[in-house]
Amino acid sequence: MKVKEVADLAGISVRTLHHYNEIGLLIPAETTDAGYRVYSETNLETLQQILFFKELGFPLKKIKEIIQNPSFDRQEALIMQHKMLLEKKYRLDQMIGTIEKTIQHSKGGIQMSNQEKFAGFDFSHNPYEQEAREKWGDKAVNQANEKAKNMTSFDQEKFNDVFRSLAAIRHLPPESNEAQAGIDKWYQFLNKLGNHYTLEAFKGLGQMYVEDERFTTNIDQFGDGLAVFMRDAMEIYADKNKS
Amino acid sequence: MKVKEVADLAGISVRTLHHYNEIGLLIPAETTDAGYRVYSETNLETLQQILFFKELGFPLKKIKEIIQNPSFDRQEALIMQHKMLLEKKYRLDQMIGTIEKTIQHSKGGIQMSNQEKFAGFDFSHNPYEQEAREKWGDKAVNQANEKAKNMTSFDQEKFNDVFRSLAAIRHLPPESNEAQAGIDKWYQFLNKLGNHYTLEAFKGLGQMYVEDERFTTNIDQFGDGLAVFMRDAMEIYADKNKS
DNA sequence: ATTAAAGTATCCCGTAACGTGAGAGTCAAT
DNA sequence: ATTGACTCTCACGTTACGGGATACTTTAAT
Repeated sequence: MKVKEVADLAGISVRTLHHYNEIGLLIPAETTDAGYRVYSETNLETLQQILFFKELGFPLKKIKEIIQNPSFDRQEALIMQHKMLLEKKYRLDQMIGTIEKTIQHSKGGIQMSNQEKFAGFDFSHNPYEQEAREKWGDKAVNQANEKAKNMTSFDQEKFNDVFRSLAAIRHLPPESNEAQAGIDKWYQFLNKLGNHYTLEAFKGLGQMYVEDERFTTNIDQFGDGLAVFMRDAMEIYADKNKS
Repeated sequence: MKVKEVADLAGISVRTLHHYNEIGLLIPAETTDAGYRVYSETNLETLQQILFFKELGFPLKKIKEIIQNPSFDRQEALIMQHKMLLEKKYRLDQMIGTIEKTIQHSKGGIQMSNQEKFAGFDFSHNPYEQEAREKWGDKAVNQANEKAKNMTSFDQEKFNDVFRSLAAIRHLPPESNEAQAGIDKWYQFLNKLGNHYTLEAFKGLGQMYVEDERFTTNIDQFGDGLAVFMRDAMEIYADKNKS
């Protein structure tokens, strides 16, 4: 399917699809020789997910993090979205009630408190927001933090060692033997901590080091550009050891 | 009530209220000696209106035009908003249906067409949107256009005359006798056309000449800055003749 | 085989509705 | 008299596209 077809189907503009392509949120499965974007069925499903999250008020950056996270569970997401949509419907019902009351009120029928006048607007007390935050929001970061907390001082030492030695070689090409050996240490270390990363997940983790600024800033404290270096080396590591 | 109180009540940020103040959308009834904003009950009702329109996707600029138009009918607005909110609820229900189907689908339960996958998203076919557009959207401009269409060629001539003579004196102070005489001709002309503007509405019309770019560009074709000059002169004219 | 119309591409500047400090003054309560 | 919660005004930053310019492709109709 070509852009306009998809745009019309989903009720969005062509420009929007261009934009999603630009920021790497939804990349068409194919492009013709002339450079035309061609979208697959899978693309459509992803787009559906994106639009659901958007309807629920998630910023595109966060949507990207969520759906591109290797551990993203579509089923889980759908159920959560279902709950949140119901919540939104509830708020909408409240607003409809509010406006009906207001109509009565302005006819002189009834009295309204100030709080009643704004029932349904207060977005901040969505009970599922917190749950959603726990599920996706800062999931990876929180996991990392918890792991860090539970590290023994011995592990902490080791952790810092690994990072420092990686920082020291961060200007070598990521496919070099030294780099790969350093990344191997990192992979072993993580798995010893009880994470049991698959190679695919390990690769995805590397991407997050760069795409999620909370990781990036933490990592780059060991040396400028370390996050990028690690991502590249981790990708090569994963691809190499797969075969 | 002070800003934070209002912000908390309505579920918006203090910055948002500052912003609405800046763009002249919601101006606090009072300000203390220290410059603190103080909001009245009337302010709260206006804010409620603003938030309703916002929820329905109206841009702030248009909201301002609507609620500050002298002919704005709050009752009418409330009823229309009620309809539109119901429409929105209907779309939301569709989306909830969509997501429930998707959950079934991804479990392998049922088949879904591409159109089904996006049911509820297509925003552009809201049946009330057109109605709303007619009611508020381009109301004033449309009225002006229709009036212009129905003008006889004699009237057209006269119309151009008035504007040209106003353009000629647009660099004089708006309170000058010449300016006021010109504006008087304009007021007489409009009322002869069958509009029967009150002085208050006439004043509001002048404001729209500047605030609504569709007017501004048309008017300024007769001479740069004419719209601003007319607004100022019309305000003075209205205030003067009221007493 | 042409040619007009419709679709698509990239580039790039513009906009709307705030977010987010910075720096400073204000107010009620301890 | 001081702290902590509020408030003010700049002023720059951001998000999610909108919209025009310009050029190439594809499709439908002559």
